[in-house]
Amino acid sequence: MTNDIPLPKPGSAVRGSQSGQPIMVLFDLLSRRWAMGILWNLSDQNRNFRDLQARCDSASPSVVNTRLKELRAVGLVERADDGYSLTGDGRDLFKRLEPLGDWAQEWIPTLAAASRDD
Amino acid sequence: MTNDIPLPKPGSAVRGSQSGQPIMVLFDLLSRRWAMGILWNLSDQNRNFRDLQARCDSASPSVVNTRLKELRAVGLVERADDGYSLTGDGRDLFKRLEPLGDWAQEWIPTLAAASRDD
DNA sequence: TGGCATTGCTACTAAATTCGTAGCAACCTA
DNA sequence: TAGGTTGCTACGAATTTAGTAGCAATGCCA
Repeated sequence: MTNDIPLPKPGSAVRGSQSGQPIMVLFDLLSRRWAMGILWNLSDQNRNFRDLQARCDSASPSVVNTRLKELRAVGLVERADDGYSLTGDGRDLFKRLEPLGDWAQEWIPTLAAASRDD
Repeated sequence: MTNDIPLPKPGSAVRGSQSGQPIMVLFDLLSRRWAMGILWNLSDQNRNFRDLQARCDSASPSVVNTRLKELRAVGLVERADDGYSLTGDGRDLFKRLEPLGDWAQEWIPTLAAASRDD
């Protein structure tokens, strides 16, 4: 075996789920800053670095770049002539992420209402 | 002012999506360390603090506690006689998260295979 | 009543990640 | 050839996480 790292952990360090449960490995990857935001923003069209950065709340270029490297390393994102794009797997994953968008739209209002009476 | 924070941001600081897009607010909250792992582990049954901690790769108690406070603050988790449990909203969110589990199970193997030939 | 184990959580330092900003090399484009 | 754009590296400061120790409260049992 040439490679037996705890999978994701592209950037190594602090993180790295030991449980071995696939979902935890995925959570580990997706919970890195802007990982989901990048996938989300690439879902409707390819985007170049600066565009992506702007759409991710002007995240610092180092984070965007690191995340792009990781997402490419695990085959969810790839380079395209016009910037970056989701791979087949990336689109597949996005489909499972998409429902969160609808839910968030219903949830945020209730959250806002609730936090008004603390 | 009693409360005008950019919603989630329960612990404030570094994070806090400005875009205002609900999905980004949700991603912001969920991408905090172990947030999704906690929701996931509470989905099948209530669990006490130490059990939860153990299931989250023995995450440090400070992180687990901080996350629990945040998740309770936004009404996704609540205390129960036998530990912590998901609220109605929490279960609702979990339903949208669940598909990721199936996807992860199919994806991890391909990831492992791909990383063998670096 | 006196251990003793379990549980929830606080404290604190070190390590890692993220932020924010500056800036450069490679490409257009006029 | 003088901008303007784009992709990305550098780097110090600010935050978050990790790891570990430990304490107060509660439950159980002899």
